[in-house]
Amino acid sequence: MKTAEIRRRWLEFFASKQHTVVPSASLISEDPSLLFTVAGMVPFIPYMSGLVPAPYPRATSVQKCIRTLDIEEVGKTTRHGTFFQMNGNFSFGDYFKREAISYAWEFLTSPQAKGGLELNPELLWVTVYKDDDEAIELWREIADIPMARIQRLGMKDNFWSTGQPGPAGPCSEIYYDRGPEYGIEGGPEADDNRYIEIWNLVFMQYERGKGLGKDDFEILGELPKKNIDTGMGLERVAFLMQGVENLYEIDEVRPVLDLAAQLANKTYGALVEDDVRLRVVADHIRSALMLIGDGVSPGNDGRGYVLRRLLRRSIRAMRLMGVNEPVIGKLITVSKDAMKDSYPELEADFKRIITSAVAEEEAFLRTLTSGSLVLDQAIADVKSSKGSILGGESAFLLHDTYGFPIDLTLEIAEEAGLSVDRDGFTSLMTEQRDRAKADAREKKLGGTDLSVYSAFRALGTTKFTGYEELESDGKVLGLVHDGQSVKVLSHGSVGEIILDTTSLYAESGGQAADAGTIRGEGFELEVLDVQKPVKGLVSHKVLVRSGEVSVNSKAVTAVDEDWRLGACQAHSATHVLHAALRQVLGPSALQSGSYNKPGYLRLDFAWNQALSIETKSELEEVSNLAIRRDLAVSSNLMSQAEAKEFGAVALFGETYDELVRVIQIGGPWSRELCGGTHVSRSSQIGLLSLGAEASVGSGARRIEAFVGMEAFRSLTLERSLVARLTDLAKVPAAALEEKLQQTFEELRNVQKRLALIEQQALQGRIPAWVASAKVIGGQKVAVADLGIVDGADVLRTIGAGLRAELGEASVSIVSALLADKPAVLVAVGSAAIARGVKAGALVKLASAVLGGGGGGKDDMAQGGGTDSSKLSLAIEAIEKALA
RNA sequence: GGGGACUUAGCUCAGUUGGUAGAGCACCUGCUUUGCAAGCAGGGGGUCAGGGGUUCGACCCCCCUAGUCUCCA
Repeated sequence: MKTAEIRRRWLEFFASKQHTVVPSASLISEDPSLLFTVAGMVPFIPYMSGLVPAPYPRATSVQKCIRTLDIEEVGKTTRHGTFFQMNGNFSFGDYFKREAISYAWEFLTSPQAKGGLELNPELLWVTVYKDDDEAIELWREIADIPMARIQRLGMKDNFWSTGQPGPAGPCSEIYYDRGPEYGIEGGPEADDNRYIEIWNLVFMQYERGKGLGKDDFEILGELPKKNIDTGMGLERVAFLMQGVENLYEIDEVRPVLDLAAQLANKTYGALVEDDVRLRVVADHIRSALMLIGDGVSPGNDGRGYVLRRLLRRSIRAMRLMGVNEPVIGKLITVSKDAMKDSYPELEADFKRIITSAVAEEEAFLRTLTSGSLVLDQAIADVKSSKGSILGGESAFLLHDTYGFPIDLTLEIAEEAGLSVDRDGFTSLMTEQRDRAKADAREKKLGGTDLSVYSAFRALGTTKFTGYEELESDGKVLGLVHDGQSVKVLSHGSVGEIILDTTSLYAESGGQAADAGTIRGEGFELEVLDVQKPVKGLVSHKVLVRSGEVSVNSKAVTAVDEDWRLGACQAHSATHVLHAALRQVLGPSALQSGSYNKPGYLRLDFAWNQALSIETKSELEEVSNLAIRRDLAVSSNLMSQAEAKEFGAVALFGETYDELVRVIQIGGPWSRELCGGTHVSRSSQIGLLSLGAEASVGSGARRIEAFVGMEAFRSLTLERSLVARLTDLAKVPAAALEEKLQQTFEELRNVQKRLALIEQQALQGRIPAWVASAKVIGGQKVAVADLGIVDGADVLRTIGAGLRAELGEASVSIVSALLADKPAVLVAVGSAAIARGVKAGALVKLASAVLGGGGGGKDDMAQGGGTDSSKLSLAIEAIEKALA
């Protein structure tokens, strides 16, 4: 049975049991502390914890997941995959243990003709938590499983909790027996390779207290509303049902493995090492495909780095099998074809996906090329010093700084007859890891504790009224001072206030927080910042201007009207500019982030080269035309699916609720998902003028713009600048550029000529200096004082000129003033050098007198100091030394 | 978020006790050659990423900023 078919049956089965079918959430987790969605229940956590009321009593999903913790194990075992799909059914205070067990059993064992999987019940085993007699009873009653195939396991295996206070409960896991050829008898307890876990049922029935880790805590009592959370590994069931050995050989993965084998000219199954490499490629390529599909691009931190590693590890594995040509394009195409049944959006978006993946491969091939040069040099160095071991530092440097993978280093060094100090490498690696971890720990401790906000959030969400009105009545739900919940904030103090209703916009979606005030009986607060520390809860940072505010008081939030108008202008202008970018550059110029506040906006977008002046003008023209056309701006709430069909642009890396707000400017002219505040007609934006444009990393650029009056001011500023320049240059504005160019060129020519003339003038004085040369200690000594010069190289040419005239038995002393500092240069002929006269030593003597230092070579040296009045004393010191 | 490396002529890169910025390719001029490929001679081209500091003096040492590459979390 195909994987997509198992998936389809799953959703249909639970839909028939009144479950709401929820589409898979993005791999990009909503929780900023999690890089990815790592389990099927992640999108349902708020409903499980009771923070948010569940919109449906029961739900089912097939969730895309990424886990990279065991990335090194991929390919070596049957079960480690970085991407997998988790089938789940969930109950939020609705059904419990009996139904969960009953549904699971029915789905697994009922005939395929009736929509089940028709697994042989004789091969199914279950484990339960050791004290959960209820579960055992139910398994006996519903499934009639003999006690011999039910095992009791402890806290570690069969008790679920998050590791923190909150819901917890026992689990029951279902295993499939692959048969004696895969391991020993004795059930899952004895051998988890022969007995494969396929489904975990979690019965959330307790409230757990504080305590450390997963098995040392206190149970506080029963939950008022009990939940069911289950997870069935789709890949595991698929490989069992498809009669293959592991998840790399299922229909959604195998084609990639086969193509990789073909490209490398290898036979799968022939050599263990190559098999591992082939599986790595098959797994990583699929994960990369799904990640890029969800909007991740390769980068050097966070999610982007994980994606980069997946792609680079694939390329490295291919290299180790002897393939040096680009392969990613072919592999990812095959992977897409294998996955598109379940994820049709991959096909629609494939051009973007393959472009991104192939670009990363090209970048890595460049890295490998430059790394090879460094490695070759390191190997040559070891060999020339008759060594046989490449040091751990070299291997680490290659890996850390040049991105050259360690196993390629190992292989190339081996080919060159060298071994590599692996222990040295590993310990440097550990050091770097510890450094990063220590830092992360410090950040976590220093970071804010969100529990105080979570407590308020449990009471409900903050109602935002700011789309409709600027002033709203509310009630003070809580006050926070120094991270602690307090009852009162007094005059002059700064703290946070949480209300049931607010008209003040919290910073989000790139829009800055509103400015305004909060007033009530006997107090007035100035709003400094507005944030959403946890989803759904707005916290206002305020300064108490007068009086004191206490919990439960009534309060009126008031947005500063001018500020809000500016914010609306800037935010709508951001949409206009985004639309203009995509119109001028093409639809791939997608916004990747933005920031806007009254008068100013900044937009990051996907593009890989600088914008020309012409392009920028075109952008301004398209934007300002749209503003001038007075387009209507509207906002509509709709489901994500509707919005998508509607063609609204969603931003990658953002997560949205199921109900989304779509902002349109001029109907289809611009359609974006957005929670911000906007003007009602485009003409209210007034004017948009572009500012700086720059790179913010590979494939990403940032453009700034001014909006409304600020745009006008930025333009007048430029106009007055041009006016002043034309005034200075005495030409009309149109001729300014040419005039400047001309002037610069003339200036350069004149400077050159001047230098030449000065030098000639000085050179003309050489005969006089030569004539006045004295003979001291057997060599001719000439002294030349150049006066004020503007570069040290003049001294050099004169010194060299004098020496040429005086012959080899000579010492030439040149002095000058560089600005106000005395400088002295000594040039010595070769015959004098032979007699032991050293320019460096003479200069040191002189410059010591001048209060400085100096040095150089035997034939020419220069130095200087700070006291120009001692210049003649310094020269005398040299003459004395020569005598 | 924390590290490492890099940034020098149009391009690819050299440049150590801090003391005269170079090579190859490309470009320009002349010569040579039936032509092509090239050869010979000469020449132009540099705020040494930007800013600050130390120093008599900084491509070089120190600090800051930016860009590029890279590893780790």
